Amino acid sequence: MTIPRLLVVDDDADMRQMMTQFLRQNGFIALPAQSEDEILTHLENGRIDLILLDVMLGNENGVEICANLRREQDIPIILVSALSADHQRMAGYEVGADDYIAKPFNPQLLLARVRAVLQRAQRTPSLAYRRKTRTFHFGGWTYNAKKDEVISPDGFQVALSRRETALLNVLLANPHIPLTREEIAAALDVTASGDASPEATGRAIDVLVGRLRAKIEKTPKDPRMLRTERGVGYVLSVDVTVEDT
Amino acid sequence: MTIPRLLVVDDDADMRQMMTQFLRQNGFIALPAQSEDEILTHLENGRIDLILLDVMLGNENGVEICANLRREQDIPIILVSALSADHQRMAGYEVGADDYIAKPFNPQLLLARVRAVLQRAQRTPSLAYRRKTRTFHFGGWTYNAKKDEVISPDGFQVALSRRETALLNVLLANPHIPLTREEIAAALDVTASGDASPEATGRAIDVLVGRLRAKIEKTPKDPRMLRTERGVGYVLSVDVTVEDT
DNA sequence: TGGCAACGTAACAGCGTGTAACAAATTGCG
DNA sequence: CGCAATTTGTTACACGCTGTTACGTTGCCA
Repeated sequence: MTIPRLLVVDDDADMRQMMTQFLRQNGFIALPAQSEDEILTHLENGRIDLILLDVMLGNENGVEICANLRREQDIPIILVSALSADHQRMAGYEVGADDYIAKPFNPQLLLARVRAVLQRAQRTPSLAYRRKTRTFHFGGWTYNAKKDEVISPDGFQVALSRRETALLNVLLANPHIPLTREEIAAALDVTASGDASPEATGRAIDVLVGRLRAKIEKTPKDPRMLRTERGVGYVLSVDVTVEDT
Repeated sequence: MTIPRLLVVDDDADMRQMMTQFLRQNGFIALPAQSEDEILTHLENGRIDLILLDVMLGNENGVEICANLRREQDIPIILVSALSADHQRMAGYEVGADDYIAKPFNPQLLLARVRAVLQRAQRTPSLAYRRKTRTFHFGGWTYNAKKDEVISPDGFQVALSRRETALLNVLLANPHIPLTREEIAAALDVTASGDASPEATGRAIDVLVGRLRAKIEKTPKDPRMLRTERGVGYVLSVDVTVEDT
């Protein structure tokens, strides 16, 4: 994944500078902002992965801004506040903040929260099937079953081989159900010759899974969709929606 | 608890004397020190519950000393400094100080901070479950059940293995209740195949507990949360709160 | 205090998985 | 049909997790 782009929103210039500087030192891209307008401008001008939003913004109210943003888009938000009272915290969660951190905070804790929220945000996406176009949409990807090709979130196109396509179809037919290597192999060979010997010698399925992961997972090393069920087999762990439109 | 033993570290003799005297008048045992060597000597010679550490120690650097100490032991530290700038405070927290106080300080404020830190350090950690984020917070740690990972108070992240996660879940389901090795093993194998032989030969649970302790206890040698009940088994001794938010 | 049982844990071995590198099979195209 | 490019399967090695063993330490009781 590319470097996460964070938006640091605070009306106190010192705080803003300190936070952006600290986040940059730790490998993030941090952009400063101090009002709701500036937030919206940034959102229009480029990708933002996470917003760090101060609750007290002069005459504006961070909680309200948070609620507004949530109504529009689904960008993760961490609320930052000098008030650690519990009711404040609850109000934060209620408007849909992903986390809450009190000032003054431990910088390492901030980092941990930021990383946790970012990771949570990119986890298990849902799967949608559009009857109209006969396409699957999952994890930001679009899969055209007719043309055996896949289009990534940023529009990049990947061609799947025959075998990879077949595997993907088997998995798409059984979301959330762990399939053993034998089951997968059997399903794949339905089209092929009669019966495969029940004891497949090799690790063909493992390698095939690896190759499919390399193509459709953002982080193949830490797969979010095509997961391993140790001692069992593999699962496609996405939620399914069918758009009948 | 016995009388808390505090170590007052400052290179200015007046300051040192004033602080120790004041703390003694208020019921503490206060020991003076003025260098890193002296600190180490004191730590070897007897129990120290809290260190009040001046940031400016002539040619030594309090922040560095703090970081060093933290790497070795888990004694609470309050940094004292003439500089109140926020980034100083952040630097302090970054190296693991428990609190930060600026000179000149209100003596009553110092007392309050000292008491707060001491209490925080010795109190039985509590356990909270936040439905919203599906996370456990216990003993300063945050445990994300979904992702099998744990975030420590200072933001360090630890991944738990499958087995460790299972153990932690079993324990979290039975706080304050001592569980025998057999009970734990049984609970762990619910997911696994039919029945384990009732007499497990080995010490698998002991080793597993040890490994989990190494990850979630600040002082694995002297566990505060995952305790041994000699002759019985193990207990998770934390208080539970559920935030239903 | 000595002796013994319970406990902690380092070291090791077995297993399942990921994957790079190679070999075999298949496909596409002149 | 022949040949190159691509796809597919096989093998070998590395790595992380788990349970076992062995030995040192701790705590209890006579």
